Amino acid sequence: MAESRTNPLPSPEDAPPPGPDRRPAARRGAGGGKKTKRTSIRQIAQLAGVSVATVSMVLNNNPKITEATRRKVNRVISDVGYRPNRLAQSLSGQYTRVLAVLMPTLRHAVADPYFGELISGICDRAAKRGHKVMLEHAKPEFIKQNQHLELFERRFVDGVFCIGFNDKHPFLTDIHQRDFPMIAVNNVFPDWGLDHVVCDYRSGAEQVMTYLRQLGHRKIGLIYGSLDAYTARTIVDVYRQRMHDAGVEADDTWMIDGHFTEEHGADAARRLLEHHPDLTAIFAGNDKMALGSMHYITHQGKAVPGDVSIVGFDDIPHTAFVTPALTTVHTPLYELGVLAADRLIERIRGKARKIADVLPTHLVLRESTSLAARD
Amino acid sequence: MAESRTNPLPSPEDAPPPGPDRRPAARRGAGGGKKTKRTSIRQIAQLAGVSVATVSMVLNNNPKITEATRRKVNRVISDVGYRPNRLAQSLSGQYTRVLAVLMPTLRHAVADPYFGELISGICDRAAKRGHKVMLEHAKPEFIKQNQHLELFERRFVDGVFCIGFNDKHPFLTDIHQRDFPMIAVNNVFPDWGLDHVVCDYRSGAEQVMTYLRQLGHRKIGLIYGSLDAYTARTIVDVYRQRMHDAGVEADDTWMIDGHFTEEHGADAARRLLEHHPDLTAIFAGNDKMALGSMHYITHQGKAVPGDVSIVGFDDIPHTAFVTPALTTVHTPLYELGVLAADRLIERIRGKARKIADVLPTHLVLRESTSLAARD
DNA sequence: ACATAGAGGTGAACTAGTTTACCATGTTAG
DNA sequence: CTAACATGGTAAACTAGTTCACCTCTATGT
Repeated sequence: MAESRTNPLPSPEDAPPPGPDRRPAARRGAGGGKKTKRTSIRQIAQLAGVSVATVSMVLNNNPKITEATRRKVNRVISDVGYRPNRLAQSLSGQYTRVLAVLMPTLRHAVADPYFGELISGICDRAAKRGHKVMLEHAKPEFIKQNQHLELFERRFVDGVFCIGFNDKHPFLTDIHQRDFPMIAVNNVFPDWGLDHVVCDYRSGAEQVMTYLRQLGHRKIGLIYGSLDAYTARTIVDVYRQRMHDAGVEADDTWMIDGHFTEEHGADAARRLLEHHPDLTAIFAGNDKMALGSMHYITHQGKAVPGDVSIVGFDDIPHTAFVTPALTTVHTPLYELGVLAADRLIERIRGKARKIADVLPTHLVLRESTSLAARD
Repeated sequence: MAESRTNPLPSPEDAPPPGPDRRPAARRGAGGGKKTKRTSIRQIAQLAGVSVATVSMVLNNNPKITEATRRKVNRVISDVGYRPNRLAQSLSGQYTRVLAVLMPTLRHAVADPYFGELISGICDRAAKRGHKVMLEHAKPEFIKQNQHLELFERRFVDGVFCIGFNDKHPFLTDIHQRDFPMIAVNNVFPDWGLDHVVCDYRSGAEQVMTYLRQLGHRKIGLIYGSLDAYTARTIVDVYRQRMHDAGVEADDTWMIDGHFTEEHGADAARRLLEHHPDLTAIFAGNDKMALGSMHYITHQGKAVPGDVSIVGFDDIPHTAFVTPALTTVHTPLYELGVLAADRLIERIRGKARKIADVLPTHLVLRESTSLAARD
């Protein structure tokens, strides 16, 4: 492909073919033929015998227009089936009514129920409030070409949701510094002061640790997701504190990074049990890692929860249908998406207050936890 | 909210507040203040000492422009950090370079790995080819208000991907009849003649049935997803044919609708075993139903695959991490999304040939299947 | 030497809306 | 009875690009 261009402006396929311009003959745009012309506001004005401005005001429910005129114009509009061109509306107006969901490059990210639930909530609420939602993967080249800024500068969108990012993604501050509407969903960036909505990870983690202690567990391993994300660190903090309270100083051999995936979760479980064969419980920072570790442990011939109890985090839909069903912390991801959409739209409308909302979480008891066999 | 309006045209929030127009004071649009004005092509033209037309041609890599002029203009463009307004480009141009993914209203649909994989592939390839992707849920009111047609008529998008629909969704023909670019992804509509790309369900089902027969299974139950979808019917066809070949006339007690969900899959397994306690294998039309039935069966105290073998369909990511890991048919959903994006973009560019591509599937052997205990 | 073709660039018209400044009326207050 | 004001509507300017018809050179062919 023609990737050898240096001018970063037009998208890869904007370049016309070499030689004289030979776009499709059926060109209907500027100056071209008048055959397949769409109906425009000027036609409606003419047919209704009013000015273009009047039609526009009818379209926008401007109270300046009399009921009689309004009816007359609406008559014509529905007769010819006219629909205002959204591009023109956005061009002259202040808003595009399009929002973007920006997410990391993790291949198949949308396929992850975690992201999926968030996006579901975002889309549903945005649609209800008359907004469209675009999906963007923040691949390295996407950032390098400043496409995250172009989203605003070229007027693609009015605002962005950021999901799945952490402290290793400083480009988020580019957007924030330019004061473009942005909201971090289920991530917190205390150093950068980004607006955010988030689930209560602290409380969720506290509930897990309290519950495991109640079941008599003292030797609890932790599989965390990442130390670059504030929410993930929160879980580590709570874990370490509670282990300390229980008289166990949890060093690095008790806490292993599982990178949020099943594969690494399984591997983390292996390493955990290598160091601590007498472990009676594992707390994983998300469900996928919990499922991965459960898979490893049962394949080692150990019983869950008979030998090792396992607790996850997130409560993604299918955790109820594995065997044993997973005990986990329910995070209201769909509702969080809904809330994020509401907040971002408010922000775009100019309400400038700082956004930092927290949604409660709760422990869901299922089959993967039981009393500690012994201490 | 102001839901009492009868004019269906503007979206719910387009109505200005009652009383005289009082939009935000910082209005920067038409006729308003000139303070925060974005740089436009006219400024660039003036700074570079050329005409607006020339700048436009530089932007579009039109070969009519000399290298010298091109450099001069690009100089100015990068000096002032100019980015062409995409709305204006799309308005006067022929394309918006935006595509929509239309999917059914199933709450949390994006959270389903099946849809997620397809969307992942679509987004990645579309982005690579310079297109943006929007998500749309085809809720009943969405269709009733003809928003699926507005997508084109109001120039939101150049084309749509349809995923997860079936014969009960006749509105798809609205789009097709108007000749708007559309492609059905992993669904086939022989009666309506829609363009489509699809995985090879027939071959996948054949492989499953052959394999189960090789293991000695004769009493095989089927949990299908829906009889309204052609691909799902294909599985039923193959199943019935192969059962017939094996000497079993599979009536309705052998085939139960599992509605593509874990819950109904579990229930279907229950009913299947009620009618046929000596069943040795279950073939499910997707992985979620397979997982649901596996959950039910193990909770009944039966062993998988010891007592009952289970086979799924789709190979969604986490099927490898349940216990026992699921034997299933791999459908290349991500790759199908990629292909769909390529085909839809070609179609938009005017290549009018009929699209009906099939991607191969293959059986993935894991732990949920074994030799039939007895016949 | 002169017509012609082509290259490179330009002004104006076009895409389709929104908003403002202004202009007739009609109504009310003094 | 007239000045002041409110109402309803309009023309034109504005959003920011693309493209076409045309113009001016220069190079070439005869």
